[in-house]
Parts: sequence; C-alpha cells; structure tokens
Amino acid sequence: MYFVQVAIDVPLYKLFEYSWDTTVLIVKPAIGQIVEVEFGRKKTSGIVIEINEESLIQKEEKTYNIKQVLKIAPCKPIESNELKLYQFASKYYLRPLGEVIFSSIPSDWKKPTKWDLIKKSNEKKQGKNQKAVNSTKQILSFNEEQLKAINVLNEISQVQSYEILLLKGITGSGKTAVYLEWIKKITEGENKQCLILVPEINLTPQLEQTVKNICIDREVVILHSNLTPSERNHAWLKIQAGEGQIIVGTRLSVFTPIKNLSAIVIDEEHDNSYKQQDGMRYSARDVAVWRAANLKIPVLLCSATPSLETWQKVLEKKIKLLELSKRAKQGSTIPIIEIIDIKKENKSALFKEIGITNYVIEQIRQTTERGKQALIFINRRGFAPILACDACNWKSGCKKCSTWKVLHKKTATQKKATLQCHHCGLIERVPEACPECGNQDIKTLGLGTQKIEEGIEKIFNNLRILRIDTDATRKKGEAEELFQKVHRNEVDVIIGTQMLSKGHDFSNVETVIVIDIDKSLYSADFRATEKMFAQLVQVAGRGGRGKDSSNSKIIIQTEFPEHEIFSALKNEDIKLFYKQLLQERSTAHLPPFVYQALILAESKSQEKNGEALLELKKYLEEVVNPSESCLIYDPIPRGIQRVGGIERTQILIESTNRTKLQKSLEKGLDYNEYLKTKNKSMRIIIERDPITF
DNA sequence: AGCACGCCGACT
DNA sequence: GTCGGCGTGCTC
Repeated sequence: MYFVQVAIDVPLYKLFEYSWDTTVLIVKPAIGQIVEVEFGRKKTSGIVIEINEESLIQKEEKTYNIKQVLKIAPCKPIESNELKLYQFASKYYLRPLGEVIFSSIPSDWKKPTKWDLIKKSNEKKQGKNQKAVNSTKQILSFNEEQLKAINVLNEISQVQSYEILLLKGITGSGKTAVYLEWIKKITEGENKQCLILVPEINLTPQLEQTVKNICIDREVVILHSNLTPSERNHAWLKIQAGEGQIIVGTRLSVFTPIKNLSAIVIDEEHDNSYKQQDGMRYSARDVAVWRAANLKIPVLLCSATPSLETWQKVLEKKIKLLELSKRAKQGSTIPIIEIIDIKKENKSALFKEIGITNYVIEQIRQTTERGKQALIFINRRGFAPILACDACNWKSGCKKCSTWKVLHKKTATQKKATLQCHHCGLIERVPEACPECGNQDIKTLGLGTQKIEEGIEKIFNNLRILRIDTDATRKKGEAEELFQKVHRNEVDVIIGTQMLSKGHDFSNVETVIVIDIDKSLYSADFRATEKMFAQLVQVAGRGGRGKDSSNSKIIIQTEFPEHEIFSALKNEDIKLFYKQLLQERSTAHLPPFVYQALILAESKSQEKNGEALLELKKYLEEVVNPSESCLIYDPIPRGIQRVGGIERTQILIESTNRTKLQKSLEKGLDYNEYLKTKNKSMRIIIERDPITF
C-alpha cells in the first residue's frame, strides 16, 4: 500500500492524496503516471506527483476518508524533465499544476472513459503503414554567410550544452534553409529529436513540405490545433515514445513530452502568437528557452526583426548572434522603399474615399501593365471600422463591448451587409437610417479591406482583384486556395490583412503598398512601433522575391514621413533603430528593462473590480512589499474596458528584479483566492510579461 | 471548476 | 404545496 499525491485539473493550488493498493493495481506507483480517481462525486483524471509509504494527511488533525486510485492510464508516465517543465510553468505563470498539465496534454486523457478507445485507435494506427509522403529531394546551395551560420550551429550542437542563439536574417535570406540543414545534421544521430516552433501552422502549410524536402528520410510530426483529437493523441504518443525526429508545432507543442529532445528552433521568435492570451497566459518562446536550459540543449531564435527583449540579450552577450544580410535567391533584390507623404499629396476625392493617393493608383497601373502583381496591405478587415451619423453623432458602438461594430458589406458567402463586433462576435443587420435621429444618410468612417477592394474594382474594372483576409478564408483550405491563385498568377491586385505578411513568397509581386498605419506610429501601446516595424519588414519582404525583381518597390503612405521607423526600414541595418527604441524603453522604465505583470479583475462592475484590486494593491504594498522592490500601480480599466458585457480592470506590477516580482506575485496569490471567495462572481487573473494592456 | 446543499420567491 | 433561483462551501 502506498499513498500518492495527485494533481487534478481544478483551479486549486494543492495536491490531493489517494491510496494506492498494489494488490488491485498490480504495479507500484510511478511519478508522472496518469490515473483515474474519484474527486468529489465525479470520476476524473489525475497525475501522480509524489509517492509516500505513509499517509501525509493522518498526521494532521483532520481525518479524511482517503479514496483509492481506481485505474492507471494506458500510457507511459510523464518523465521528470517534463514534470519539471510543468512545475516551472505552474510556478512562473501562477497556475495550479493540474491545470497546467491537463491543458498541455491531449484532452482525451482528461476523460478516463476514453482511455480504452485511445489505446485501441492508437494500436490500429501503429499497425498501418505511414502514408507515403511524396517529398522531392532538395539539395540546397548556400552562400557564405549561410555556411558560416551552419558551421557555428553544428559546432554548438556537438557539445551538449545550453546556448541561446539568434539567427537574424533579412526576409528572403534563407533562414529556414539554415536551420533545417542544422536540424538535418543533428537528427543524423540516433535517438535525436528536434522541435521547431512556428507561429501559426495553418498559414504556412508549405513549411511541412519544405521540412520534408530538405530533411529527407526524417520522420516529421506536425502538431497544431486543427488536428482531430485522435490525430493529436497519436502524434503525442509517438513523440513521447521517442519516434518522429522532427516535430513542427505551434505554441502548445512546447509542452509536449519529447523523449530525446536535442535542439529547439523558434521561427519568427518576435511573433505575438507565441503568447497565449487566455487560460494560462504563457509565452511559448520563454518556456522553450527555459526548457532548453533545463535539458542543456541549444535553442535557436530566428527572425528578421527580433523582439527587443531578445535583442537586448544579444547586446548583453547572453545570446549569440548569427547574421544573414543577403538574399539567398539568385537575382532577388532588396526592394526600393518609397515613403509617400499624404499631407503633401492633394487630398483628392479618391483619397477621401479610399485613402489611396493618385500616385499609388498610377503605380498599380504601371505594375499590372508589366504583367506583375501589386499587393495592398491594410490591417483591418471589413468595409469600414465605424458607421456614424453626421447629424446626431451616433456611432455604431457595441452594446456589450467598449468597441465599435465594424461594417461588413455583402460578399459571395455572406448575403447581407452586417455590423459585426470583432470582440464579442455579435452580428447585426445594418440600420437603414440612424437609430437615434432617423437620419437616412449614415456614413462610414475609416478603411477596411472591403472598401479598398470596392474602390480598386471601380478604378480598374479590367483587372483581377483578390481580397485575402479572415472573412475570405473562413472555410478550411480556402486560404491556401487563394494563395495558390496568387502563385498561379491568376490575379493582378491582391488586397489583404496581415495574413498576407506571413510565410508566403510571392515571386510575381512587384509593388507592395502599405496604407493606414499612422495610428500605430503614435500609439499608447509602447510596443506599437516595434510591432509595426516587424510588420512592415515582413510585408516588404513579400516583394522582390522573383527572378527579375529590379523594379520591385514598397510604397508606404503616411502623414509622418519623418518618423524614425521609415529611415530604419530604408537602412538595411536595423541596429541603430533598435538602439534608439531600447534607449526610449530604458529611459521610460519599460521592458526589457523592467519585468511586468498584470493582475486582471473581471466582473459586471468596474467599481467592484477596482475595489478588489485596490485592496490587493494595499495588501501587497503593506504586507508583502515593504522594501518597495516592486512598483504597484492603481487599478485602471483595461485598454478595451468591456467585452461581452464583462467589465475588465487591471493593476500593473513591475520590478527590475524578476525574482522579487515573482515573490510578490506568489504571496499575492493567497489573497487572490481570498478575494475570489469574497467576490464569487469576479475572476482574478495574473498575467506575466503581458503584451496587451 | 463542478457539484450539492440550502434557503426564499412565483408557479401548475 | 413544489420547482428553481444562485449564494456558500467543499473536493483527498
């Protein structure tokens, strides 16, 4: 008989003790074993964290009725390195261990009733042969810089040690080829597995093919949220068993147990989709770096525009820098960057309508006449962000959110025009007249992809125009179909959101036009400039990738042509710009020079949130933080105050010392729980290293 | 988080 | 008389 401490998927910061009867369960308990237990009146899954020969509970006053472990899951126990990873995440992100573990492993393991089915279906799949992958062997030729980077990487992976590296290369410089060559080399060895993290796999389906083409003979496993539960399970078990040499996955896969993990690559490391924005709000990039350190393996960050957090570490020599400054493909060039001052441009009727200057229209005409494609980038979907009444000042605000409803015109898939809230998902019909004063003449404010599409169609009725945004790519596979249309040269003008800026190489795009970016140049979000810069570089990188790209051009319309972001964009070297940005962050005491955390309160009342948070602030200041090692701000409403009828409030806590911040948050955790019981209808959430406020 | 217990209001 | 509202408290 043993007694085991079990973590269960409930929001409680403690383990629960169960007895383990070896005569019933046959085997001895193992740490990391997934088991079935009765919890309250329900049977559920748990995971063994601690094993004792005697009960811990009976020593105390309270005498509980200790229940028995009922069943053992038909899978191997989670190994200690992974448990350490989960324990780290639990501590750092201040979440119960059970919740961390059960949100990281395939959801079927949560339901003991499904275990037999999982086992059966997995045995069936193992019996079947893998479907043949038609990979065409691709032998790469590398330029000098690439070879140098590969050499450095190979040397590092020969000594088994922890090292963070940054592969910083301009768009089209062949970063992917470099890290795949490295991964290929590593996986030559027996029992070697590598993890490649990517921001959003559904946007880069061609990556799988590229991996298979370059790393020929290697078994590649793909992990992302679009897999069916059984597909995911199969992949998970396979990886855990040490099969599958290359794992390509989105943020969640950073928690996958990988038996022989030997290196981690984080592609586009600056990308915000590595940050989980609900539940456990972790950063897959940071977790990956911790994991690499724990396993003493190298981790490679890749980006054309590294995050300032990463760049600061490069400057501090904590990260080793590898640089690619030339485009890899023969004949491809760095496109010319043109900044168009919209203050000086005559504000024509056209500009007032669709925010595009006559000059840009002329450029589109010339580009398409040469048989090339033009791409217009505007990061807002729909027709117009606001519908408004001139007469009475009515605006299309959302009832449940502190945001505006966006006007969407009718499309092939959507029969009627609608007003949509992009935050709570509310969809309404468009009023015929102003709901407040009855004015028939309601106007739209601002620009969206649909408006640009309509405007461009009016001007160029002979051209083939394609809009690519989430609305145009709702169905599965639709996005890929639209991208293929572009590749097959079946369109002349492409209009789209940031969807366009990720992954795809459009070899026939000659002119890239960027409009409506001024709001993020002077934004309240201190990361807005950094984000916009990354986005511009990314978008600019879509052009000039063809064989004959001497005419390729990026045109950016702005009211602030003197903004430093543009000179940085024109300079091939971004280091000066980064230096300036870091200087600003340093003087303003912002990340990466301070560490931040938010405590969020969500309920029906802004006042109640504020009261609870103020109480917490006082507690932290008086009880926890007398030495003032952390700065705690007053409660304020969140950037978007209300979503779906829930009022959101926050306090910001910051410190130059990560450990002190951690300690304060840990101590505040008990008080959080106390506040939650006092105020049952309120949610209190801690967020480490926030990126939205 | 679930789930039950429990104590008050408006229903066939 | 009961059904059901969600406040409170507990889960080894």
